[in-house]
Amino acid sequence: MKLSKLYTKTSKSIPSDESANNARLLIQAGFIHKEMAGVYSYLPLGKIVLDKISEIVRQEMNKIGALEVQMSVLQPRDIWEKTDRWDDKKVDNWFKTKLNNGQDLGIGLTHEEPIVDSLIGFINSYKDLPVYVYQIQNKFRNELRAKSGLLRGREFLMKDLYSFSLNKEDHQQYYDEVLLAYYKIYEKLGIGDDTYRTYADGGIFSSSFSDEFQTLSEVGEDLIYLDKKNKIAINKEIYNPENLKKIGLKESELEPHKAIEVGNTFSLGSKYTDQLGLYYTDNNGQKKSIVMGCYGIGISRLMGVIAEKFSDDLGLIWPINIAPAKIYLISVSQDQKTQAKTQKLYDLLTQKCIDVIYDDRDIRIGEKFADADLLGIPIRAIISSKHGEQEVAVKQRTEKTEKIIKYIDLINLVK
RNA sequence: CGGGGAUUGGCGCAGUUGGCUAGCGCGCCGCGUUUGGGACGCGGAGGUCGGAGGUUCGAGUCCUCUAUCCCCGACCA
Repeated sequence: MKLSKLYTKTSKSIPSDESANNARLLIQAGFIHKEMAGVYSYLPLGKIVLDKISEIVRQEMNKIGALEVQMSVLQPRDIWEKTDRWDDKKVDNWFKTKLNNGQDLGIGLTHEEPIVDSLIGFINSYKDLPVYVYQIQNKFRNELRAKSGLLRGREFLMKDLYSFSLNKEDHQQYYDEVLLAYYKIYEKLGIGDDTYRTYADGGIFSSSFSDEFQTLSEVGEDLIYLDKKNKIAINKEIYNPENLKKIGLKESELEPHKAIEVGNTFSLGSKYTDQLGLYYTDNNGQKKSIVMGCYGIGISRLMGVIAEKFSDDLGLIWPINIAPAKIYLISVSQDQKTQAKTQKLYDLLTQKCIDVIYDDRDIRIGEKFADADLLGIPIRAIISSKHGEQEVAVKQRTEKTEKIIKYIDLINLVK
């Protein structure tokens, strides 16, 4: 990408209507645009980051045999009445609207009901199971109070996976696979060291616990008690002696931390499948219940969490896997020879499929340095007439000093 | 939904006890000098002060209502 073609601009001042660090930085750097409280648009750079996070999640979902779908955002009322989740008294953060003929519609806040409903007709026999489906889609929740920038919005991008298994044992086996996939995802996103599996309330349909993945952060809404040695935590919501014993945590080993929920996994039993009439026939011809699980990851929230955690006084610091580009390329001088050399390196990197931002704007170098830092690009590469052929000055975003290296070493650095 | 704070050019802000053509910085446009850490000089454009109503000779400044944003709390599949 050439910066002269990018319409967004960075700002020297931070927005006054945001106090959350993630929103301030992302707006200042031109990644997102605030439409209203809790609702943000993703501008070119922000869209790239969002897509990269999505892609990491998508790959891990595909690896555990899940199939991607895209369900509708508009939802008919009747399927939600079957599970008694239409009434505002039962679920109070629905956005609802009507067709011109008066028919009620819901605007999707989660998709258990429609997913189950869509499987009716496809799942009849034990031979049809298991089924694992997921989607990455905007969710809409009418929160009483949006807050903390991308961390709690009314419209947000979420990955939701649903599993359908023959029985509890099969379900549990898949559930554990999902947990492993989640660990891998957070590792790839660069927050693996700070993200912990956390026991939480199992919800009304389960006697056991659910699992959350909580990333340590001072701006987190949740309080967790963390056993750092064993990398297990328990949410304050269910923190009591009985549960500690059940899980096998010792009070003396636990320390309280603020954290942000970046994922959750629920065992749903057969509540939804039964209520919506999704069953299978076993090999004895008997009608059986299907055991369901649901598993969420907030993609846009993750972007906020990462922006929040990885920054300094100069700006954002993206982990290399999700940075809008790996390299920020600058020509130090405006003379034709140096510019031609820079263009050649840009072409070379592009050929090698390395994401690179070429700051070809006709501005002073100081501004380019400042923007390279603010945008949080992991590697800054400078072409100067001082250096030899095939040589480039490279500095990592997290380091202070620059090194002169060969093109080939630059390529190896980001491969 | 309760409490607190805010709203003045694109962005960040100032605006005395009501008083003349509403200021400043950044950004933007033009000309020139600059060019390895957000340069500088000169000259420009751009706001009717969130909205509605009221008090007054006169309102950005006072009153009432209202909208929106932020924070704390409550809530949160």
